[in-house]
Amino acid sequence: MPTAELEKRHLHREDWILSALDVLRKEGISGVRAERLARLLGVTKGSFYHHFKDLEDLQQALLDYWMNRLVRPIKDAADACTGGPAEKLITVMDTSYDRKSSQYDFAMRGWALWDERAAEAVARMDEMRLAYVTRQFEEMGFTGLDAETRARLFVVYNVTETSMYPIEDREKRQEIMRRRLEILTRK
Amino acid sequence: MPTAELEKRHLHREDWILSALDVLRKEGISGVRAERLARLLGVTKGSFYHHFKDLEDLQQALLDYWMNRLVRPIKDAADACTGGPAEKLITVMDTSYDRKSSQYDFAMRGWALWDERAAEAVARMDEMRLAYVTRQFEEMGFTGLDAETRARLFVVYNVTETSMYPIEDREKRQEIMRRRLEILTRK
DNA sequence: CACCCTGCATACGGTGGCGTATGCTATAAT
DNA sequence: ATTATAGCATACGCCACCGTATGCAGGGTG
Repeated sequence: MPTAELEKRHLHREDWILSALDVLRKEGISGVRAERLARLLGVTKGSFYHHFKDLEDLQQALLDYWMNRLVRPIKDAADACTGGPAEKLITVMDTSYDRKSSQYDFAMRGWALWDERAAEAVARMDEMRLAYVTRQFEEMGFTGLDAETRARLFVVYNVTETSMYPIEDREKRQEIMRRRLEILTRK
Repeated sequence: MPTAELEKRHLHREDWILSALDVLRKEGISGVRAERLARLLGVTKGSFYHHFKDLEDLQQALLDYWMNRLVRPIKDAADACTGGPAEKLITVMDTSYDRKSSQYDFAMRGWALWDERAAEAVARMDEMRLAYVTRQFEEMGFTGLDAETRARLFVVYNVTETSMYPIEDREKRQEIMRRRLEILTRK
């Protein structure tokens, strides 16, 4: 087997999930179909139905992967940060952008428009993010509705940033990021 | 014809567009199909192809309607407002919410993930909104990147508000709205 | 070496949507 | 009254996709 290193011999569930996530990010959930993914992976759909019971099975796997492997790690990375609340929020902004987090978010929200399971997953992640960010603002001395309002502004921006206003220039992006936090933490 | 007042005798292009917009808002563009809309309107698709050349024809009509009848009027309403920049921004927030503006926005963005024409329409509206809001902040004394950053935060929130954090309680919503503007206009 | 299980191919019937062609009907115009 | 037109129905061929059934090759294990 001379090409053993070059060509992937076998696919596993995760290969399908990753491929599906990419399609989801670029085209929305309507592009995530069994035969479509099979074409992209260079196999036939017989393989798909070997790894997944049906489309719903894949979709649930997508939601789980998004929640546990894409959204939660952002919070975990912030928690692992040794600095104070401001540094944690900067970490959130940084990791969100790098992971194209908002592109997944938009696709998930579009999906959640008509799918109950997706809507619940999105709602859970939104709650988690809002609660976490609100806590950071509270630790900075803001209270009640004031902290919550600042947190909303912060979260909403991260969730939409890449999709709405993708800023190529890294310098300008960092500059805007710092100003953003500065504006939101002004007493 | 005794039921002349009760049952709609004939449909026109706009009836189809309005129905399509409703489906778009609730389910995304993937639900906007000829036969689907025909069922909703109680006719067959023969009617659809009488009013529209094809699906692309309807989609372009949707984009035009969204831009000219749903997005621009928000800016126009703000411009018609007699107050200063702050009052104009409050008007923007109010009308955005009432018109479920962000629900259309999310659907459009999901569509724009894979459709060039939708992407261009969304980009044009985003540019318009950002430029308009930035100008209001500039009139309030903010300059350059500072005004732009505040404008971004403002616009992003309005675009996602209804979909991400729909607040039923009108009192709390108004309260958050005022706080939001207050935070964003703090020197 | 025989066996089994994994990964995938092939083939099938069914559904739903697209766009076209054609025909019917009621109203409006002349 | 005749004709035209707007609005809609019906029927057709085509394609993409779903989910199932079944077969087959090859590496791993006994």
